[in-house]
Amino acid sequence: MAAAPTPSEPGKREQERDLLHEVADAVGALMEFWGFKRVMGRVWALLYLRGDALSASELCEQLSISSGAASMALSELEHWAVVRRIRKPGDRREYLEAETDIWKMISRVMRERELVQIERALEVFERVREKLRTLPAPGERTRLDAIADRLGKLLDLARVGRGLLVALVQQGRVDLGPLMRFPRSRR
Amino acid sequence: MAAAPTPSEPGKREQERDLLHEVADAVGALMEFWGFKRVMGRVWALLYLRGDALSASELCEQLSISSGAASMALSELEHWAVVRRIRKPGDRREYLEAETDIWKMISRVMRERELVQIERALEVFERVREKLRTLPAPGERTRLDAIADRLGKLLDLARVGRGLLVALVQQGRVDLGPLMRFPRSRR
DNA sequence: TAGAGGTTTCAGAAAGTTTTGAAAGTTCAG
DNA sequence: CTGAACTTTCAAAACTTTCTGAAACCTCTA
Repeated sequence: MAAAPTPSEPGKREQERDLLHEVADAVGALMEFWGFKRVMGRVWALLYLRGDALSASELCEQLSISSGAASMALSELEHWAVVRRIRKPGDRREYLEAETDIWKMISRVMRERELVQIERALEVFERVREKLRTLPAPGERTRLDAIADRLGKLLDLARVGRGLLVALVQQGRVDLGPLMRFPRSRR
Repeated sequence: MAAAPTPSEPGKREQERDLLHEVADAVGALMEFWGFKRVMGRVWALLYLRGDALSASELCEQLSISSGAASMALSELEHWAVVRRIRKPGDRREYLEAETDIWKMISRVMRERELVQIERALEVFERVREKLRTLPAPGERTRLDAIADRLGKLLDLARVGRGLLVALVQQGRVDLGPLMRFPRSRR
C-alpha cells in the first residue's frame, strides 16, 4: 500500500483505541446500572465517539463479541432509536451510526420504561386503597384507616415521581436552571 | 352470636392480607427495577403498611421466604437505613420496623449509589479527554479533536446528571415546584 | 438466478444472581 | 452456666440473563 506503509506511529493507534474502549466501558457500566445490557452501552459509545459509521463485523472485532451478541444488541439499540442502520450503495453491508441527540434517547427511555413502571405501581396503589376503603371492617376502622393513610403517602410519592418524569420528558430537554439555584457555589 | 373466638368474618382477614401483598409486590417490582432485590421491596412495603413491628419469622411466613433470605434482605435493608431493628424487653426476638421517611431513604440511595456511579464515569471521561489532548497526532488533529468534542458532550451531560442528583439530594426533599410550571397544558 | 457476502436466529454453554436449609453462632432467662 | 429460642452464615440448588457459534436466511451484483 502506497498510502501508509509507515508503521511510523509507535503505539498511537493502539493508545487511541484503548482510550475509546475505556470510555465505552464506562458507558457500558452506566447503561448496565440503568438496566440495559452492558454491551449496548459499549456499542453506542464506540459508535458515538468515532462519529463515523461502522459495519457490524467491525464492531464485533473492536468489542470482541460474537456476531450473535452484536446482532441482538443492535436490534435492541435500534428499538430504542439509539443506533441507526444505513446502507452504502454498492455495498452489501449495513453500517451503524449512533444517534447523537442524547437527550432524545434518554427521554424516550424515561417515557417508555420508567414511566410505564411507575404507572403500573400507581394503579395498584390506587386500586388497593379503594378496596381497603370498602372493606367494611367491624371495629377495625382505625387500624385499616392507618394502613390506608400510609398507602396514601406512598401514592403521593409515586405521583411526585411521575410528575418529575413527565416534566423532564415533556420539556424534551434538560432544563435544570430552576432546580439548581446553587450552581457553581463549589462547596 | 358468634362471640370471642369468632371465625365470623368471611374472608376479611385474608382479603386484607392479599391487598397488602399486592402492594408489597408492586413495591418489590419497583425496587427490583431500581436495582435492588425484589424481596427487599416486599419486606419494606409490608412493614411500612402494617405500621407495627414484626418478628423475622413472621416476615418469613407472610412473604413465604426462607429465614436465610430474610436475614440477608434485612441486613441489606438495614444498611440502607430502610428498616430498623428493635428489641422488646423480655423477648428474645428482634422486631423489625420500617423507616417511614421515604424521602430520606431515596436521597440516601441517590447519594451513595447513583452519584458514585456517575462520578466514576465522569472521572474516566475527564481523564481520557486529557489524554486524547496530549496524544500528539501528526495530521490527525482534526479527527482526534472531533472525538474529544463528542466526549466533551458526554461529559456535559454527565455533569448535568450529577447536578440534578446533587440538587435533589441536597434539598433533602422533593421540590418539583420550579421544574413543573406547565401544569396541565396539554403540550 | 446463482452465489458470495452479510445478518438473524436459536439451542446450548457460561456467567451471574437469588434462594434454600442446615449448621454454627448468639443471646438471655433461669 | 445451660440450653432453648432465635439469627446469621454459607455451600449448594434453582433460576435468570447473556453469550457463542453454526445453520438458516437474506440481499445484492454480476
